[in-house]
Amino acid sequence: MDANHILESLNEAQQQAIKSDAKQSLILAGAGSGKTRVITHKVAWLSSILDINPMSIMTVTFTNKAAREMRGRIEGILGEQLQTMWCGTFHGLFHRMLKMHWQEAGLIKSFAILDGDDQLRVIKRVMKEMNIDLDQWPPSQVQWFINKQKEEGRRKAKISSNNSYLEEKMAEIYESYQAVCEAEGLVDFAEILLRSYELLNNNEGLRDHYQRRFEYVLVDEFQDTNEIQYLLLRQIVGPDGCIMVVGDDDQSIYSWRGAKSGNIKRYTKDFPKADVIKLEQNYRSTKNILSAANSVIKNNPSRMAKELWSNNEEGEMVKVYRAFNERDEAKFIVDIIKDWVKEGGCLSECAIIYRSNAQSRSLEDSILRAELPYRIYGGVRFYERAEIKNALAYARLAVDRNNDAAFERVINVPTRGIGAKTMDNLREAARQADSSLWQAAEEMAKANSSGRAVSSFQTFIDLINKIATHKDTEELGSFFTDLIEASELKEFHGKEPGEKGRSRVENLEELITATSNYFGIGEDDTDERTTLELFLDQAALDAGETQADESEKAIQLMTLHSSKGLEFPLVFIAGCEEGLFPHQRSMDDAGQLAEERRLCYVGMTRAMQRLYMTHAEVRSLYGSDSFSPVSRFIKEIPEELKYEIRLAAEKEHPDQGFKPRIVGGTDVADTPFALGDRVTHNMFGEGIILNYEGQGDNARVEVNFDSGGSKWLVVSYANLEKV
DNA sequence: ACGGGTGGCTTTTTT
DNA sequence: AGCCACCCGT
Repeated sequence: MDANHILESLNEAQQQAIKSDAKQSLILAGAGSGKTRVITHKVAWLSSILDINPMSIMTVTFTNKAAREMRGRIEGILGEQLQTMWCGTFHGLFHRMLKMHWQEAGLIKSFAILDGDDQLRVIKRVMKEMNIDLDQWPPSQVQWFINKQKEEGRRKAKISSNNSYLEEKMAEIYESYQAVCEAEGLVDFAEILLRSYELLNNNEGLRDHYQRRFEYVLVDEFQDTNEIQYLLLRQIVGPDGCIMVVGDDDQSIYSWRGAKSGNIKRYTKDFPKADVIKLEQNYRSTKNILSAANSVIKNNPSRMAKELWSNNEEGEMVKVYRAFNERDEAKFIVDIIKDWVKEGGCLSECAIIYRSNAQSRSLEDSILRAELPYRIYGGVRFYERAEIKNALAYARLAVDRNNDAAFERVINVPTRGIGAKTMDNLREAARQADSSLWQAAEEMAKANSSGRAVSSFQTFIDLINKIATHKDTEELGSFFTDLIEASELKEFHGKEPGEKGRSRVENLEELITATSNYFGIGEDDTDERTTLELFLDQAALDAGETQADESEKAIQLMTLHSSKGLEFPLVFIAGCEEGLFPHQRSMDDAGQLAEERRLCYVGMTRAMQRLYMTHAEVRSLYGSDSFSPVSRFIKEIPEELKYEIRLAAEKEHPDQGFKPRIVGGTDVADTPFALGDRVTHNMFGEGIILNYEGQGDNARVEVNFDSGGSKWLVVSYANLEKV
């Protein structure tokens, strides 16, 4: 492949980024400026022009979805399969490294990965053993603390000496938790990275090896890296290695979970010779949408200078709708979407984006009423579902009887008459014997041959042994069919009440389908894992999608956070009210407020053609009504870039009745009426048009009648007459 | 072991 | 208003 072929579809700045022979570069890439293209084309350049083997290139992303997409696009450009290329998430890549160097890393060969849920269970268990009051020390907070420490690269010993009592206690739990993980071969997500860092840090030979091995490292979404990820990158690259990072400080929305967008500035300090290239041309949105987004984000202090521009058409103004309440807001959105479809648009081109998940309910109600299909991003993903995790725990036990986390999970699922008491005894026995729960259960079953608990343990042991007979098969589908059958999980979950039970059974069936189609591919030829082991590791690192059917034509609902990286022709940002967005809990801290503003910037820049921002005067929240003023972010958009759809009815306060302030003159499309017109109705009498929706035969107007109260009327039925 | 009642909480989420 | 976790009674 020649250079022109790689460069031809790229703009000047993008080409510069790719041709740059600087060892290190920083690409500041605004929303929709083609950053993924820069990475994929850079890989093509390195491989085709500079003759670097793709196996010597590492590309790092944050999500599995992004990693898959990246790999696919690189394969597309290079025209070859790159299954063993180091293209993945931080966790995926470094898990791979730990698997290869488990000994040097001080792990057992079959170490198990704990996801957040598993981790919390272990923490609770540890705390109970330490006799710590779970009410006084919420386990979720402890979990947060532990992960924070690990993400900052701290082992217990490094926690500073002048700690508060709270921190002392937390540190104590951290230490015990870690001891349990070491003993049981458990590795949580943060541990994957910390352990890898320590592995490279303590092992000069290995460090040298990998620094030579990876001739070039490329990092996507660099503004989302946390401390340990940054340190890890520095280890793998070395002081003078080749690395290109791509990021956008304006899209940093994960600082609350440890991401440090400051790593961008830090990078330019650590690599003073780095090329800095800005990608400011946006290919996604209209000029008006971009200007509006720019006018919001420019209110943030200390940004890296960067302003998006576009060659796209001017486009429509940002539309602002002031709704009465959340139901009105939802109805408005659905009506606009119906119009969009009527004009030939597709449902999947429409996205409704909101700040918090609770907002989806009223939107769903409205969409359901309109009988339109929709899809919600987020929520519990496939491999995180309880029934799936139960099935996987059986499989994990089949692979490794000493996996205590899996043992704890399913020893009494389905119910086997093994209660808390019995488990306490078992744990104590295991601790005494310094053995796993499995071994302790075996001992117990062997020693006293009578008693209910004992026979229950024996039943369980026999069950796992039976399941395990096929653990080396490559036919995972039939393995899981047998497993689900033998464990009676379907019967157990099926009797959960209502819809829930049915969907759990469906998910278990879906698991069989998913595993039937699974062909494990080892990382390389030294990979000795069985198909089942590969699958279990993958399931731990990639929880999958929320729903199986991804491609359906449906309205897309999601939070602002999960909208990052996506784009839609028609976007609604709902709930633009002070207290909701920006969120109450972020309003009195300048730093947090700036993050909310970035969130707004991210949301606005998702829109390609049309952007609506809606807010409600009244919203029922936590069971009571709240009245919130319009979001400051809407106010930050200059008048000439926005268009208030409901200029007409301006209420001072909902309790004080209507005080219409008519701006007037706006025509109700394809009808004889305009806002502010006085009209008569043969039943309600005379009134004034406050507001309208739709157009022509579908137009509805809101009329505030002199007789009191206002009504929404369909123009083509109401027989209104101008006064 | 299970189910019903109660009290407390309520931003965002990946790996 | 809902959801979840926990507690207590059966």
